[in-house]
Amino acid sequence: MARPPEFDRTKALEAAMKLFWIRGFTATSLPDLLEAMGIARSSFYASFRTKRDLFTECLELFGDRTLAMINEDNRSLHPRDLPHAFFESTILNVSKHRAGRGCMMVNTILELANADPALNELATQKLYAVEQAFAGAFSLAQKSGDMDTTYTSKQLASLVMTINLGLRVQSRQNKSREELQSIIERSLFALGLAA
Amino acid sequence: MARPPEFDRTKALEAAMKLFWIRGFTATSLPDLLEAMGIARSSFYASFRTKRDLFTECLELFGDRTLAMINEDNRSLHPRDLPHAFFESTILNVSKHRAGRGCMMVNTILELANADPALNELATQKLYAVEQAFAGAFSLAQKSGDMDTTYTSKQLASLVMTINLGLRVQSRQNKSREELQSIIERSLFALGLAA
DNA sequence: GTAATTATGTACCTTTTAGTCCACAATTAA
DNA sequence: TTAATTGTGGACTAAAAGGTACATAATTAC
Repeated sequence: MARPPEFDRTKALEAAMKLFWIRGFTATSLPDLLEAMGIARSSFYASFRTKRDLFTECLELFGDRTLAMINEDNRSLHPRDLPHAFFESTILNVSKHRAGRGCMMVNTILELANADPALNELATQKLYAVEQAFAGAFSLAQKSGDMDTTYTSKQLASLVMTINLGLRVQSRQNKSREELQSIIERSLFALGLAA
Repeated sequence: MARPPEFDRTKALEAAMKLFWIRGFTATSLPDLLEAMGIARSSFYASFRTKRDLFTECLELFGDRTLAMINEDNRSLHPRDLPHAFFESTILNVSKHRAGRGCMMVNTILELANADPALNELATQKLYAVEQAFAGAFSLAQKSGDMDTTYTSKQLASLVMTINLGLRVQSRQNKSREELQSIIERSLFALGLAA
């Protein structure tokens, strides 16, 4: 009963996410977004309401994908190996360009912690879901006597997240893949999670 | 031979640093700065050239102070205790408000990694100086047989920095002092640096 | 007092920002 | 073919951004 859209909403969202991911919220201007998404201004506002709403949607997408990645690994790997697999697939086995984007949740927290508490909260919540995924897997393995219990599952997940956050910052610096790999190996060794 | 300035440059710089520290570069507007610094527009440009130049100066000041703090501790403490002392005085023994500001170098790296590589570089360099300070202290203690050698001094300093970066992200989230303290204690324990 | 010099307050500039408006295009139901 | 509905392009707006210009105020050297 009406004219159909000329663009693929999912693809446009994807393009926006990549841009926000690398540049952050403030530094990404509307013209930047429109060009990357390949749509016109009016279509933008009709489909995504505001820049901030779009950012929120992108952040949710990013967080959900990150969580899905861990849940996927959790079906085939031993819980002890989940952190290493996570670092492999998000830091080591990706292009330098992509590694340089870091983690969108972390970027958001540091950019907007004080300027937009609601977005900080959303990013924090998404990161917490990741931490919970690790903790759940560790807990099961510990209960079946299949994993060291020096730390409780929650404590261990918390430590893994601290390392993760540290690595995300280093990803946005000029650290080489080799340096990052060394840090990953030694950190996991220190936590008793070496391969 | 000329009219004297009506403001204290050092105090104005200090005020600017605090504002940049908490809000970041982009989100701090010129009117914000002028009000916090207590000076007029023309005095601002006469004394600090541009907003970016001022930010650079603030970042240098912040980095130098951070380094000085560690060097100071290094005169009275065992190298093994330096990381703990550092976390105490920058995260645990400060107001919630101040802890929530995190570390200006880390904030800068995540905000400007892609938008301003030169500032990313400066922040990275300042952080590296901190890492070197730790490494130097560790190295001396190891050589005098006074410290564990599971990791080389550089490796250990690198791990401490990773933890540090992770903690700075968590400081900008809503983590309580108690949570942060737990993470600090367990992280240092994992690195063999427990008190 | 006067000249020289530097600081300051105010008005202004250009550019860019996010967001709105509306005429027109394209589609479907009847 | 017509009415109804929704998408799109482009012009537009108001606010805010960083930065400049300049007249005036305050000081020192002489």
